Amino acid sequence: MSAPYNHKAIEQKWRSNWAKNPVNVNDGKKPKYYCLDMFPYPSGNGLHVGHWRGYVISDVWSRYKMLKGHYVIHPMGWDAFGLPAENYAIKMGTHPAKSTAENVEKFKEQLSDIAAIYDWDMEVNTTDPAFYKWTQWIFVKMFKEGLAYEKEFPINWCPSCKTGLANEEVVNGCCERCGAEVTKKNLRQWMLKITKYAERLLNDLDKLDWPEKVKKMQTDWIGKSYGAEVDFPVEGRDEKITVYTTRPDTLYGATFMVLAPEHPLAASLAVPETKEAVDKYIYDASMKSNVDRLQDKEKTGVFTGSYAINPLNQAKTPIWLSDYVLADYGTGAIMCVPAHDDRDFAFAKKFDIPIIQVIAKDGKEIENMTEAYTEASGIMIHSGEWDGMESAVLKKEAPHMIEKRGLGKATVNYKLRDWVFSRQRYWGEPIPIIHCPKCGNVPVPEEELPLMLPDVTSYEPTGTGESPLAAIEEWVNCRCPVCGADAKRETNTMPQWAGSSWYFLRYVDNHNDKELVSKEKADQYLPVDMYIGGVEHAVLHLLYSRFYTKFLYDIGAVDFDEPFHKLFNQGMITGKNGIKMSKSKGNVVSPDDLVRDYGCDSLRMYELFVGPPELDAEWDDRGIDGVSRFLKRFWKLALDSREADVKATTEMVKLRHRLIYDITQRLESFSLNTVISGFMEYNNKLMEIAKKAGGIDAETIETFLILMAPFAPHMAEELWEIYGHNTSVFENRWPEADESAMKDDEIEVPVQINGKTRAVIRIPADAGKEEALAAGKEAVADKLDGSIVKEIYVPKKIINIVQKPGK
RNA sequence: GCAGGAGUGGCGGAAUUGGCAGACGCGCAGGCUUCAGGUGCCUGUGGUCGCAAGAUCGUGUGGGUUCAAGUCCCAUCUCCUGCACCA
Repeated sequence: MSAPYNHKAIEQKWRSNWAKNPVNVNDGKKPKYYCLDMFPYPSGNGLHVGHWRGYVISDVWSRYKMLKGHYVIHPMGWDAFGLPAENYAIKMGTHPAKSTAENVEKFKEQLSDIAAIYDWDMEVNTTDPAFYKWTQWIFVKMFKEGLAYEKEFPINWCPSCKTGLANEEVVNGCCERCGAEVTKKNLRQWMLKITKYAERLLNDLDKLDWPEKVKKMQTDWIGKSYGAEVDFPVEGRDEKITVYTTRPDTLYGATFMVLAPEHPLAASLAVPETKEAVDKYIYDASMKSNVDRLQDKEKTGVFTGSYAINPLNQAKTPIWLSDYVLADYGTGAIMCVPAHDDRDFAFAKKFDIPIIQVIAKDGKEIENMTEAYTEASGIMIHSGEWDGMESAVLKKEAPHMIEKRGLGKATVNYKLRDWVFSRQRYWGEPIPIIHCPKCGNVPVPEEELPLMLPDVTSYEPTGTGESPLAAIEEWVNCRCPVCGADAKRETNTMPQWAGSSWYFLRYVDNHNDKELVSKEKADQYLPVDMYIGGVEHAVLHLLYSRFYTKFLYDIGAVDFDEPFHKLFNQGMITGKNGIKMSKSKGNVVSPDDLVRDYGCDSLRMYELFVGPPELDAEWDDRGIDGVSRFLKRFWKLALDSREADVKATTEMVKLRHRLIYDITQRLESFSLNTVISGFMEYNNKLMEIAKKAGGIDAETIETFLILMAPFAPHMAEELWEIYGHNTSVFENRWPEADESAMKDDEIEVPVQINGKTRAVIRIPADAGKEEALAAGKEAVADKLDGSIVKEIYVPKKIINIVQKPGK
């Protein structure tokens, strides 16, 4: 009788063995592989089974790479600054520094249950002054390069979080964090000129082995478009209005013009008769929240009373104001071609503005137009000298023609906006800038960094647009590092993204107080080969990190310009009916009980077995029994086989190599759920053989152990030891399948008649067509009627005999 | 509205990319072990007809290509995700 599998004792034993003798060591000869997890914000709620999934995937991948002969960099750290940490501290009535430290401890404890090969010597914490020194250093560098600048303008403001937000943090007009409706607030802000990198951020996506979905999201977010800026002189005035259009080919069809209510000329275009209505419209628009503005699909607008002159045909074009034109995109003014744009069409219909078709659809002019014809395909009509041209061609050429004639210029536009970088909150990196009345904005000298976040007792947000730091006079008042005059510190802090935009660079050199990361370490270990995490950061963290890396590349701090070579997004683990796990829903499943009852190895495997790693999966506790049973059966098979000590049969050897082949293939294609089912399948087959043979040969069992080691490391180590080895199972190399050993002499081939399987025959694997068909026909002889039309043999796959139907 | 993804047993899911649909697991049913519960082991498990052998239908829906379609093509419905007045 073999000893039952005692997960508790075995897992404890190996946990302490690994602590003494780590399995992932850098001997300086092995090639590196950097496998990174998105580091967590250490929340007070602890880990749930959803967190586990990503960490298990990355650990399995890391251990696999280890067995493939790599030194694996697999670090972990804490994204501990930011709103959630601060809000949590406020709720608990404690200081965020204290609650964060406690939460980190709690998280680390729970994380240890996963038994990942994290190298804790590399640990980083964004709130550690030795870390944020470099977060601030990057900001100073950006300031010196002119990429960080101050600006006052109406920004997105979350009234609940009491802070300004970046565009990326506003989702459907609501705060990404708390869901509150975002309003506008006029505030002095620090901005990062991410738009300067728009083109590179867009182009370099091609270099990345990332999910298409994420690339697409970033492409859309950057939102590049080609078009022209065209100048429309205002009638009777010495001013002109510049519009941006992607369809300069339709210029002859412009029957009106619309300005955003926030356009600088908007109010001044009113004439005495329209002044009241125009002012009211501008005022009303300024009062509308983002959400209202988004939801009101019904067009509103007001005629200013002024006209602009179409520079091409000198047509008098009425100027309107409407909030469907956005002030901060393009020039904040558009020419309107109702015949060829849906929105302009709706507006023209509502306000009874003429519609002029300038592109013939299917060679014809449309009578009684009911919707805009928006495709750039067809011959130009009513377009003066452009008549007869192909619209698609003209669309490309028109910007240059307009530029040549001095009527405007060809331009490129992006949806991407500069990054609103300051937050009016306490728990973040202080922005290292000093406001000097004489010298203006002066960065804190690099040798004085880090600029410490002052320790205070009261840090709650003021809600006024001022940071809580503004109230700390002894901190705010300082001297200008340039001229020595009395000066004041910047009191805003950085957003949570500041630290997470570069943390992955710091792991490999986390104690360096001279550089962000040394050249040697960077060359040796960076960049990241595989990055694993949820898809929710597609246009936030992942875009910001790329921007930061490119900047650091430009100033020579690193010599690569993309941080993450390969990206994998794991799906979310949800509760029943796909509902997101959350404390308030009460559907959070903690891994703690499962680890206690089933063991770490079982839970690791079940996390993968729940479904394809890239898809969301509903958690069902009961499923873990299947994995647990499998592990117990394998355990028993291994122990019984050890005792029986049987010689390998060709059948066992064949299965051994097929196992290697199948598992490796599935692993390489990241089909981790089928890797687990593969283990189960082969275990079932081996048990069947062992029933007859008394056991399985040692080499096959040991091969199984090595393959399973990344998934169930504790059991693999224990059995490896039981099999008489005094080294770790991870000192092995990943086995390779010998395809010649996998082959069958005889194969099973289904025989179909008219596509329906009527028999299955066994034939020699190397049987020729004649031989196979003869055997096939013999097997279904009683069902053949002599009217054979066609005979098909796909080698090793199938036989299909086609006969006339009806008999 | 636009873009992307997905629809397969009671459930999670598999299918070497055009070649026996439902691997693997959960659940369920019957049996063995047990004083009993649990565990463990064995058998069965898409629908319909049949004691059975077997037949027949079957991958959201409708059509098509093919000797052969979950897989390819056309149309259509539903769900999820992202973007959304970006001129």
